[in-house]
Amino acid sequence: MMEFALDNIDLRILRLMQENARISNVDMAKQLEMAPSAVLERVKKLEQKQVIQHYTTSINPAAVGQRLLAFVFIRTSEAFDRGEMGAALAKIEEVQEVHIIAGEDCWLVKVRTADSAELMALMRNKFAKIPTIQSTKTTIVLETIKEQQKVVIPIIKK
Amino acid sequence: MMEFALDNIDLRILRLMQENARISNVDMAKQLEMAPSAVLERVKKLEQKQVIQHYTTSINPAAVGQRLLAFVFIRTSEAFDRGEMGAALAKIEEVQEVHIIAGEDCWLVKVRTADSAELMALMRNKFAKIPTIQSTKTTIVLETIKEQQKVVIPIIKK
DNA sequence: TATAAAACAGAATTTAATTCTGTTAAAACT
DNA sequence: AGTTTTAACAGAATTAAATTCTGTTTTATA
Repeated sequence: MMEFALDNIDLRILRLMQENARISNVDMAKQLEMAPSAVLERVKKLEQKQVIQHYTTSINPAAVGQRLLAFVFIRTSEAFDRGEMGAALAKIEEVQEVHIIAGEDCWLVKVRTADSAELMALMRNKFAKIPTIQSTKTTIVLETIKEQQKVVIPIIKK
Repeated sequence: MMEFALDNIDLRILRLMQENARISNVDMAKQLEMAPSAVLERVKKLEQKQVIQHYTTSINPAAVGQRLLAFVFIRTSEAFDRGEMGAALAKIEEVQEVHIIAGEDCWLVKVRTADSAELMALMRNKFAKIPTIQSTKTTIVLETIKEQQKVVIPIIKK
């Protein structure tokens, strides 16, 4: 079967789409010197295999009034068992990321809100409701120099 | 002039596009009960105003061999002046995020590599070359429960 | 080597993007 | 308030792209 090997054409497609999710098949086909139908076939396959997860538009957070970014470190009793807590945190829409990190049985959560008042409210109303949270340490971001989710896509030798 | 107010139609467009960057204009127009041309006009304007920053495809990092995620805290002499250092860090493609954080004159960097060996190599070859770095503390992510860049888009009263 | 499966090209068709024009609605100004 | 200007919109026309289909080539596999 070997249901999962990506070749260099797939990787080139991923690079193009990572740069611009709205690139047309025709355009990709030209760059790859292939027929549009062949490219489309591969894209569909990449979607099915979940190599491509979704297509998203990055919006300037400030333009929609979300000016505060913070990282919250959470000390927990639940440690590495991400049952309740993971689900509870993930459910909060202001929470962009939830990670379990090594050392100090901590979780790391990235949150974006309008301002500090809203962050405060969020923590009081949502975080405080989660029983397994023992304590939190919040780090406010003063300035963001780079923020993207692009992944390095390697080249395959053979 | 008032060159920058978004109305609720704009916000609805942003919500739709944030969910799926490849949604068609026709589809949006149906949902918004507007003509496709009118929707397109707004989208173009949102792009110009940089409310829409870009369209990107999220790729499963593991599927392209990027299995390690880490956060690196950097202590620096350059403190809040993000000249050299910000640029140097931002230039590294494995670096997804660079933030200046409050307290402890620290920077926070999100990095994604294939494995810990590659992270090590990266830090030796790239980070170590940056003279303003005094020390680093690296936190490895063991598991990611949620990871998205969707922003909460509010509703405007009037 | 024979066979099966996957990848591909190219044409045909369907669907969508984009442009254009005229109209309406909303601001801006006097 | 009335006029003018500007922005937003709808709908048709046009251009471009997505998608489907079919037959061929390539690749992998027995």
